[in-house]
Amino acid sequence: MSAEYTNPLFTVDSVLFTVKNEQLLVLLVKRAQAPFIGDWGLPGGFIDEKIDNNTDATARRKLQAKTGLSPAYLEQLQAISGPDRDPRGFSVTLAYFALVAYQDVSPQIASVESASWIALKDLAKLNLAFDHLHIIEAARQRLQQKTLYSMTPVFCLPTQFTIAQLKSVIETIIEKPIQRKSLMRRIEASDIFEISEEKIPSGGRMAQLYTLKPGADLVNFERNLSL
Amino acid sequence: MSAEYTNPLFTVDSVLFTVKNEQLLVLLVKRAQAPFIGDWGLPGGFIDEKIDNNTDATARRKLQAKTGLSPAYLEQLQAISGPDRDPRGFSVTLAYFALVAYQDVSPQIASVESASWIALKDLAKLNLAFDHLHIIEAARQRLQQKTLYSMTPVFCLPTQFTIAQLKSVIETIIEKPIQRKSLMRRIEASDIFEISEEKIPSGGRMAQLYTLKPGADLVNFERNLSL
DNA sequence: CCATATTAGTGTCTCTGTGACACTATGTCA
DNA sequence: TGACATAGTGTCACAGAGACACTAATATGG
Repeated sequence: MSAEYTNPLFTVDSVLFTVKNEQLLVLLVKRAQAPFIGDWGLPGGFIDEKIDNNTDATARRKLQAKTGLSPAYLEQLQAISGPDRDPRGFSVTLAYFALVAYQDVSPQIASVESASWIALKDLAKLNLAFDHLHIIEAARQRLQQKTLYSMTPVFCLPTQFTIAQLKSVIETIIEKPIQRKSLMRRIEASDIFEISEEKIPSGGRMAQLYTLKPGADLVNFERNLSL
Repeated sequence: MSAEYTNPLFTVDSVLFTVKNEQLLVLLVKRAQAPFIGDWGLPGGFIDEKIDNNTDATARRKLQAKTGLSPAYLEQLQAISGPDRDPRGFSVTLAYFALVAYQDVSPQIASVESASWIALKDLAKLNLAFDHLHIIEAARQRLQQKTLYSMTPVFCLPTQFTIAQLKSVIETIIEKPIQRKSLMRRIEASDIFEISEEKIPSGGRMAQLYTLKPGADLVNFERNLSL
């Protein structure tokens, strides 16, 4: 084997989800550069070796540029590669999947023309760059799976939240109603939540606010919620 | 932003596992080129854009070169990146995790000096190139997790196998005994196995041989085996 | 001030699948 | 033929999800 090799074009793209009004939203940006100028695409770009210590940092930096802050949750999804997915040549995209609370980033998003929350059900109407539609679908499936066996969806909520809010977010993600009781059992069993001092009005009895325990890691439950 | 960007060194490496004599083994190769000449490392290398249609093909090609065949199971594990992991500069490695039956590849391995099966418990004694030890550990954890909720370990067995063999492989991977009964229930429920014509002697009653149904996909169970 | 509606939270039964383990079945070997 | 070994089954206990009725607390309207 020779020392020569072809190094593919390498980019990092993120699928940033949030939930708002029982709708799963994804952050898209209007592309200002070729290829696919004018189309919607995932926020992302090239590694900046001077700034980024690794690809996670690249994903965070690119998301921060669009939303004003680092996402509450970020994990690697998948690398997608091929000779034809980018007209400039063989390319590899490392896709990330991330979550934020809508409230945390909405002002920044609203102030920027180039970025926008799009409901997942409206994606079909848009022209998406590259295979980004496919990547979003893969991210959504991963999010759904994780929701069945973990509390990942809390990262779509502000630091203080009620059980009803969490239930609603979960139901939006898996597109199925769940039992309030099952959720409470899991909250209890996971031991990663704290009962806040406050309660907030809800139309009926006051709702207890919860927060994530500082430094607590997500737990995986041994059983899935049923789909 | 300028059109300039730094494109990192990009490689594909695979963690190929098998199980033999109640031991989890990983395929390592002795590095013939810099960096880390003479150390053990994961089989892998650069994409060949003329041959490889994507990174999966790169992983398969590199594994075939060492084992003589494409692995029975292959999935993306994780990309690892950083400025210091490769002395040549900022690099990204896309790690794959793969499984084969020991019998299927052992003749080829035995005939090659540069590749060898190493028991996981013996890894600490070796000098491993790059952060390959860390990657192997991540792959092992993924394999363990998957074993708790799927039949992934069948890919460490030849096409025909007994329940006792599958049980042994699973126990080796998760390092805990499981109930024969639980395994049989899962085999039944998954509906991806076929009862073969044959039985083989086992020291006692003859053991039924099973095969994977052709074209059957792995199923994920809703509950984990308990660790 | 009380009745009613509304949402929060609990009690408890059913259901399903794992863990445990004894029991039956069928092979080998002395 | 009987002891032993491994294959495979029957069945009970246990844990956690689903279902759903019940209690608790707050708002609103007469």
